[in-house]
Amino acid sequence: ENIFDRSRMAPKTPIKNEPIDLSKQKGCTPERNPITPVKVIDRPQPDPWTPTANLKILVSAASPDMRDREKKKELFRPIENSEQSDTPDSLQYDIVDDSTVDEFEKQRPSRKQKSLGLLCQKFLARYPNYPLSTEKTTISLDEVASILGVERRRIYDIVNVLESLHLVSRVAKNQYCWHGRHNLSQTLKMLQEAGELQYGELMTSQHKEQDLEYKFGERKKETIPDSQGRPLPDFSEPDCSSASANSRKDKSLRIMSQKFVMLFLVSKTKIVTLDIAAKILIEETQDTVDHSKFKTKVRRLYDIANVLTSLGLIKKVHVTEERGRKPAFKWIGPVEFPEKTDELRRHSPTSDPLPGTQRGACVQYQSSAPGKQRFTHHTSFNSAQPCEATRRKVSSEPNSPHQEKQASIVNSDENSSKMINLAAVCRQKIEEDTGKKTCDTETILNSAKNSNTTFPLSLLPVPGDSDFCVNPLPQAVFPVVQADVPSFSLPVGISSQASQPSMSAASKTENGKPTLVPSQPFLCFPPSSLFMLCGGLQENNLSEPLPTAGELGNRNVEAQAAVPPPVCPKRSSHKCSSPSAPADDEEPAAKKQTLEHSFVPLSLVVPKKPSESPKAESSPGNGCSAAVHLETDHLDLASPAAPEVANKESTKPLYFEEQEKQSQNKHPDEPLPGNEPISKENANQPSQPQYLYVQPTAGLSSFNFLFSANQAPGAISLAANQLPSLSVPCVMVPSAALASFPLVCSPSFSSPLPPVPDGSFSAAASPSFSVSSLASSTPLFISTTAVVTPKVSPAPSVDPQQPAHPALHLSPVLTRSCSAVKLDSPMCMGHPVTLLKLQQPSSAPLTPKSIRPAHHEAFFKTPGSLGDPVAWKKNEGNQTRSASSVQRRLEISSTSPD
DNA sequence: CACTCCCGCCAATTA
DNA sequence: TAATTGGCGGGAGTG
Repeated sequence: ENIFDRSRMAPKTPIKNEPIDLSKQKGCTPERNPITPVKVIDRPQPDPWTPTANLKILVSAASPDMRDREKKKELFRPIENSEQSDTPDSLQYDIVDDSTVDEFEKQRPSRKQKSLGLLCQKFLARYPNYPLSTEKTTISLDEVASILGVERRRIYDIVNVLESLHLVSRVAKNQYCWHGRHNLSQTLKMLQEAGELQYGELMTSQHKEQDLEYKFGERKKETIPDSQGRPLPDFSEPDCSSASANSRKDKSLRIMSQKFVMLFLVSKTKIVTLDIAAKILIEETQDTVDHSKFKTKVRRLYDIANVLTSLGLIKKVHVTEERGRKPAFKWIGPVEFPEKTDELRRHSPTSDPLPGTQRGACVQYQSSAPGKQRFTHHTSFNSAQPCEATRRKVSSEPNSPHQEKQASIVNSDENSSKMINLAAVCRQKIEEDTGKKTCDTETILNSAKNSNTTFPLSLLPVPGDSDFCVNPLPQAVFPVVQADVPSFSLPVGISSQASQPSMSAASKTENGKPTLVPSQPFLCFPPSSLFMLCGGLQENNLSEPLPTAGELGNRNVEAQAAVPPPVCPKRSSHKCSSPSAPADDEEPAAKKQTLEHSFVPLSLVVPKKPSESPKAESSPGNGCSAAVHLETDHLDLASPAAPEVANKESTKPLYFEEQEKQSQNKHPDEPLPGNEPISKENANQPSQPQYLYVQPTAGLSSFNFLFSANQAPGAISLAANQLPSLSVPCVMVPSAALASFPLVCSPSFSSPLPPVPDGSFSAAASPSFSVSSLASSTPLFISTTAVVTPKVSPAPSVDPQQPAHPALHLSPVLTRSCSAVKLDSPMCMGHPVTLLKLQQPSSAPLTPKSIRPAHHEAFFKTPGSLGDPVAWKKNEGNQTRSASSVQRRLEISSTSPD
């Protein structure tokens, strides 16, 4: 038989077989046996003890690994690719028979499946975005490579980029330490600073907010950088000491990655084309543009871009220029970082001892630097940061209050995790539905379009909740919005969390509960609790009432009473936090609002300020969208501040509309101008309508909204009335305050901690709430900024992010699980972010209010929500606190438009 | 054909 | 010297 087979097979098999073997075995094994008589003989022998037996054993031992890998690969496949492959193969198989089978199988894994981006996602999915300070996870390259089923070489590509952003650090040979995104904002900040030095004129010149001519066309800015091509040494500057560092290879991936990021951070438009980047990065070589070199550089940039994309920091777009469209990438990560993070950290109670391992790691990281070239470089950058982050956490722990918070958090964890999962699921679905396209390139020119599309990445199938959270995908949010209300709510919240780019982790740690949310947008309210949002908190408001701490405390208590400890469980918090994108947060908030709208029976929308804009007028009747417009309008109007803004503002409505039309597809980023203005407005505008959100006592999913436009007493009174009826504690949040919202949510925890210890948030927030409390007609202002920042001073106009509200939308359950607050700040400095969000949120809330059951459709569509998200995103960048934040925003906006 | 970027050779570094 | 890292560019996959 064998002989026959051979004769038959032989011709075919030899070639085929080999390949087959590699790939898989079905037919192969049988064939082979026949093929080599010798082998056959051998095989039998092994069984009896022979030398070969040992080999055999070894082989078998080894083989399992191989098998495992393949299995794992396959496992992944289904998730990612799934479908098609199987059937076709099988068919082919049958038909083709032995001859070609192997090829088919091999072919299956499409190139995409093997992409570095996907691989990176898998990689990131394995680690929490915001790992607890205590847990230090070490990464074994070999292990990961085998698990992911790729060669180690690929892992290096990923790790090198991650290392450049300090998401990981090399501890030892084959060992990396996972830091997560806690320090990401700092790292980005550093890079930005470094980038400004190097590439810098762009940024510096810009400051004006409005200046933007964000016409898409001009990218001069980029060109400018090109000219510069200066030598990198500067950037390396951070490393300073490590002399050796520069020398060898350090150049490449790591450095390249940092430079690449710098370009984004420095760029107004936040868009960098590959060729420009390549030219800039070639640096020294500038003169000789060596085509081949250029080509190689571009290849590397793709590698880096894939990883950054997986991190949710950039997305692919297309820039159309004179000649045509060029591939480019747009920065979608946090634009501004919290400047003062350090200060905040310092504030945090203690520094403390690090857990050995972690500390050790940190230490090594730093200390090692000198010795190791690489490290030195990196360390120089942010050397201390990681450690600091850990400290915070640690420090926080010691504090009794914190501990309490944590405990509460823990409880909530389950819920949060569930929510997260749900969100993840939703996202996935959405993504699937809407588009796998997500990653696809978008043309920048089509500003609107650009905004939403994006990442599927964040969605990672799932695995760990935390993972999801981790992935910040602002974009994801939009899709969510599209989704039906109910489903949305969860997803939204989740998305929001995920989205937030900035890491609030530190803040989280500081404030026990708040920490939960910090990064996240979510707020969890007790079902019964009422929420009052004051739409435009303006400086006026701030000036008026900053609530005293005591007041706040009172309020907080109430709020707390109403809400069970919303705090997210640690993990949840992490998760939430992990998705740091601020913009995202905003979006979610918007979504939430939309959801709320649908629910809200009670919601009253009172646009007190008659916005001049016709839309506002018309809107009342209309669904959410209308409401949104109104808000926006109001904002615009309100914002006294900038005439300039006014122009932009005018644009805003447009954005919203567009967004609505496009339905969430667009990314917030594009619309920056609009967003910015809004944010500005919010900040500036004192007048903005205040909103009240009232959850029905039953409160499950539904939230009720009450708006009082601005501070209108009437509105307030209403809220008060409702509250009593509800018997639920109310929270008033200035629109601006919204940003702080998350904090607001915290009220629940606040009760325990009226005085905010660490987190500026908690303190600020609590007060704000208290003030807002129904009792006084006066709305509270908690300046979001104030909230965020440790600084008590009320942030004047900071727009609160309403994202928190969105969280609220989540439904009581969710709310419980997490009181998410958006704190964008914590990590980033947090405060600033809130502002932008606030506006949007305000708008969002409005819509809901306006909306009535009938209007649900509007809700769904409500572009407002969409718009909001977008705006948020735009705003996101500006997380800075009030005034300064505003300015920043403006700046940012200007940049973004570009 | 252009864009992406996977793959893996092989040199530089490290242990 | 062996192993680990990682630069680099050919060339394949995709649209």
